[in-house]
Amino acid sequence: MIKDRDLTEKRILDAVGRIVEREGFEAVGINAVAAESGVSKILIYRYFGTIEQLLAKYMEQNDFWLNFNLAQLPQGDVKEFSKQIFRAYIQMLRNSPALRKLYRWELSSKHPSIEQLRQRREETALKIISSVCELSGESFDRVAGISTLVTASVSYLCILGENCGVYNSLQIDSDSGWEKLLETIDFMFDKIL
Amino acid sequence: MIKDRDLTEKRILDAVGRIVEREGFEAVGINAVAAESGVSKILIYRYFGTIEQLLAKYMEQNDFWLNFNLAQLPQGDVKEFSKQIFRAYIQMLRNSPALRKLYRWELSSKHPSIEQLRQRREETALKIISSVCELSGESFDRVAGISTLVTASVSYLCILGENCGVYNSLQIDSDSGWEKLLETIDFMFDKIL
DNA sequence: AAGATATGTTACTTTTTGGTAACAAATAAA
DNA sequence: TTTATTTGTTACCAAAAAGTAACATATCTT
Repeated sequence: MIKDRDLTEKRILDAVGRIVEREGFEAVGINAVAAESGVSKILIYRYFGTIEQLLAKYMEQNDFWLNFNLAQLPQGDVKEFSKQIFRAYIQMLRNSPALRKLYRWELSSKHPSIEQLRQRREETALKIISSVCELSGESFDRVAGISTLVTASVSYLCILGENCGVYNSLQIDSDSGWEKLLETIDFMFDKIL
Repeated sequence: MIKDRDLTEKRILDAVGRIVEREGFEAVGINAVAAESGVSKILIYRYFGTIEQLLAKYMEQNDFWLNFNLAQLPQGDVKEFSKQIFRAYIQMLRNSPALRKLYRWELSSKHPSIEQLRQRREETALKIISSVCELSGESFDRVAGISTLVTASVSYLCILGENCGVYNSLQIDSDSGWEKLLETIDFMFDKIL
């Protein structure tokens, strides 16, 4: 019997990661984590308090906007910056099962740890939107409206893509559909900004 | 002890409706339905087979696109038609807890009854999009892309609004935020179509 | 080395969930 | 009427879930 709390905590968090990627946040129960990690339930309670606090820990390291580097805010070409940022968002979301599961979970939970996450995201969003406003001369509401339209739909389609192949005749579970969508987004920015 | 199968089935379906509105489709289990309806579990099994078949019955009556009247396809002004249809979609979704819960459930399920629902929706969508294409002269991919962008984001934001008040500085749990969003959508159609 | 504390194990209880068996009463068919 | 069939009730069973009590051992402090 070796005693190493740090290692045990890591084992638990790693187990959470595996469960999330496989079955989503909804499947992260005390029994599942205990089984997956090989650590007894009571230790999980002792080290993390509740399952929710455990999840909060896990989430912080996995959100796109939370880890967005504000240093590289738009310099010259606002239009290009906008296209780029959404491109990056799509790529991230399409490549990360955990992130998709997180976004899905958010839709059915108002848990404190999630609310905190959202609040921090809002702060980042505000900075980005303001910055785009200044450089483009567009109104705040306009920029907020457009970015909301794009991010929300991208989030939705990425989540949906896990269980559904076609949406509005678009192949959202493969590159072909997403290329068309990206083309539409680019077109929109060209016409609007 | 009165015997009336029709009434009992209605009681069960009504109970499903109440549970869905309160807690979402995920909460519709055999025990919950039995308790809410006051009907014993075994009768539910006898009359509906599985919980899924029960849900399928319930869903058919609640989808927006499934119940969309294709008779009123666009006549003259395509732009106005587009604006109207999304306006109707938003209103429906914002007013119906059950519909929101259905859309949320879809994001985490590929159950046969859901796949069938999606397929039927695709057929409707195809007809509408084609019709808009003809009248506007735009390419199919362009129209599909734009309507995808709008419907997906609206779906996402309506679902999210149940647990989250602000998204990208927009008040999505009140009319004020939605007015701004509608204004953005209208603006987009003016610039694009 | 002795005691205190942190770490870990085992086995248990409780609650919730899905599922069924056995029986009772009402209605329909003969 | 009497026999089948449908409808409904009661009381269970089994599995999975969360949660806890009691104990054992390693590690640190003094």
